[in-house]
Amino acid sequence: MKYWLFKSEPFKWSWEQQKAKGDIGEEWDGVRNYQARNFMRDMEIGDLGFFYHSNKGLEVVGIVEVCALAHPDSTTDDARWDCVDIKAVCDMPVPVSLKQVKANEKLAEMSLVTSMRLSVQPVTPAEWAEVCRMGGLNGASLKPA
DNA sequence: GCCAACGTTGGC
DNA sequence: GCCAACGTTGGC
Repeated sequence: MKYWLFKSEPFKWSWEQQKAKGDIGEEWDGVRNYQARNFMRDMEIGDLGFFYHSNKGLEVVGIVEVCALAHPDSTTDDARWDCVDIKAVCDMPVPVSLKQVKANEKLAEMSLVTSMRLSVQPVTPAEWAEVCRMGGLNGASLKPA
């Protein structure tokens, strides 16, 4: 089981829209970056991720789960681009802002801080636990702390 | 809306 | 295979 972070501009694809898809989930399409694509190819069913709103909001707003392995991105004919499907698991009880992440020494090495532009990022177990804690969530049980 | 960072493209 | 030009991302 691995942890990830998915970034989306809320006016393009928001957490509300993601949640509305329920357990069917939705393709995480539109990624045109090799690093981000490679991370998606590494993902397994059941991997968990943070759902982060970039541009507007700038905060982790929810938890998602990978529900389909990497497959061709339906929004392009270009065979280079694959994507996974993700489904919403639960809200972050208290959204965790980029500001808070940057202010936390334990998260200084987090990709969200060091690789700001990467749209799909790996998250370490320690980072997962810490961000969940900040958001009022138990990172292991995914129940409010 | 600005601009810095950075990935991609294409000419050589 | 280098590197300049260009486009995009995303925080501010």
